[in-house]
Amino acid sequence: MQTAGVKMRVLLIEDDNVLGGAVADQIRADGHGVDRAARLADAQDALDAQPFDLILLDLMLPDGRGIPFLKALRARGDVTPVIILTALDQVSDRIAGLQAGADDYLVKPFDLAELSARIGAVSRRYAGNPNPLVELGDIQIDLGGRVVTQAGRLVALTAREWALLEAFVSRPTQLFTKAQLEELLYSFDDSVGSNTIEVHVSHLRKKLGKGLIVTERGMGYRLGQT
Amino acid sequence: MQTAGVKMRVLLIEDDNVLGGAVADQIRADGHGVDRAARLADAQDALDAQPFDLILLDLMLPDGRGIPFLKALRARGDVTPVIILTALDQVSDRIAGLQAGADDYLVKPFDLAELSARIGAVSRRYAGNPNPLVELGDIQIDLGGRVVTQAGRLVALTAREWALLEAFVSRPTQLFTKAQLEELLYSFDDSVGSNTIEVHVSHLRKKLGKGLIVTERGMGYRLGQT
DNA sequence: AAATGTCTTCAGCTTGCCTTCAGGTTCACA
DNA sequence: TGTGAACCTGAAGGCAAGCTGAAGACATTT
Repeated sequence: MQTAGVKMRVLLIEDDNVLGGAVADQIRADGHGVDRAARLADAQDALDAQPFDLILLDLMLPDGRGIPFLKALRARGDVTPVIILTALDQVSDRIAGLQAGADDYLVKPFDLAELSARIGAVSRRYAGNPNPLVELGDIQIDLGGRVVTQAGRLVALTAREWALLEAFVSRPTQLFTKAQLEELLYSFDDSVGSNTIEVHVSHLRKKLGKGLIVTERGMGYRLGQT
Repeated sequence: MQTAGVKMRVLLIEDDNVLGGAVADQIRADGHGVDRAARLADAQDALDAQPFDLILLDLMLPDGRGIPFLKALRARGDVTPVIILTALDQVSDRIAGLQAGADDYLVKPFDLAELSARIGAVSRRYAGNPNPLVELGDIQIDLGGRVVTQAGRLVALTAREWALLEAFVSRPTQLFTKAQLEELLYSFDDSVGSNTIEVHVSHLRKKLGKGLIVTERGMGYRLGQT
């Protein structure tokens, strides 16, 4: 059924030469391009040098574990799809990976055909999603790069403010209750009292204009129309 | 990083009552809504009746296997994310599922925490996809996002108005007595006098048109046809 | 250790939604 | 067609929800 079949640039982060070679061959056979990195430092260099469409990340590497790497990647605002490769067949590790922002995982030893299927799924899923740059009136928001400019001037946002703005912008019409926003800012179990959300909304409005976020009394907030 | 928490409507297609119940409970505990179907025919009915944000599909069902069902779904252009549940721990089956258009799979027996993580991943991944809309004449209602538009124009509803509209729309044929509606707006024991419901219905009609809600004298209200 | 900057809490103020009430209108049935 | 009951709807006060300035807690940097 599915047409699929977009050529992608894949970054393979894997230190085992035998496995890595086999995987790289398979990906090339599927018609994609591959770069290999054996260490996280190399991987970082590769990512700095050029963007990739997919990252295959081994969790056990000589210079550090993969999950912090992934977390840092996501914290930087990078949304490149990541598939984790792991020998750890433990539920908790896989969950940690997914929660750190991975899109999928494969437990070693995995079948090469399965790898192809997974890559194909990611390719289909992300087909036609270029780098998002949102404009709202005179405000420009680069979701990938985490940059906000207003009338050409760069506006500095704090972490919380950014998280809020990102939520609103990525679902431009949706209404968010305060509870939803709290859940979003505070990775669960950090129960937060008081009116934090209100305060951050207030700050955002101060920086980017009153109209940016509309409050609907008794329900929540939503992105303003412009 | 982000643990986004958007409430989703999940369709669980699973004929095992024990497993199904546990899964449904877990999903509800995560703050999502669940509908269950034990057979593919029921599942089809549910899908025809209302859109879902995620489908959990057991591959072994009394009235047919899941993969053809999934293929048919995709052939119809439905892009609702699907996670396959399967007892078949065979690579070929998982690949077949992914190639039929599934987004992920879980092999039974699976950990409920892992289920949550997977659902969370899907929720995150698809954040930004528009929610399915209910249409009534020229009115569009996004139940998940709490958005109402009429002829493309966004209509602002207050909390009470939205609660009413939501009730009517989610049960399009049912007749609601005023007592039922009061109970629905005022989490019990907040006994309310007077004609509050009438007033809010009036406001709704003013905003969205006379025909939206039909009153059946002496009985209650119901959603208008169209 | 001081400085800087962010996040949270608190408190007083502002705002607008909800309810109530009252008078008008419609409907069912005689 | 007349009558009563049910329903509609405009207006207004009260009160809870939301806004925002300020200050303390905490982490990070110089």
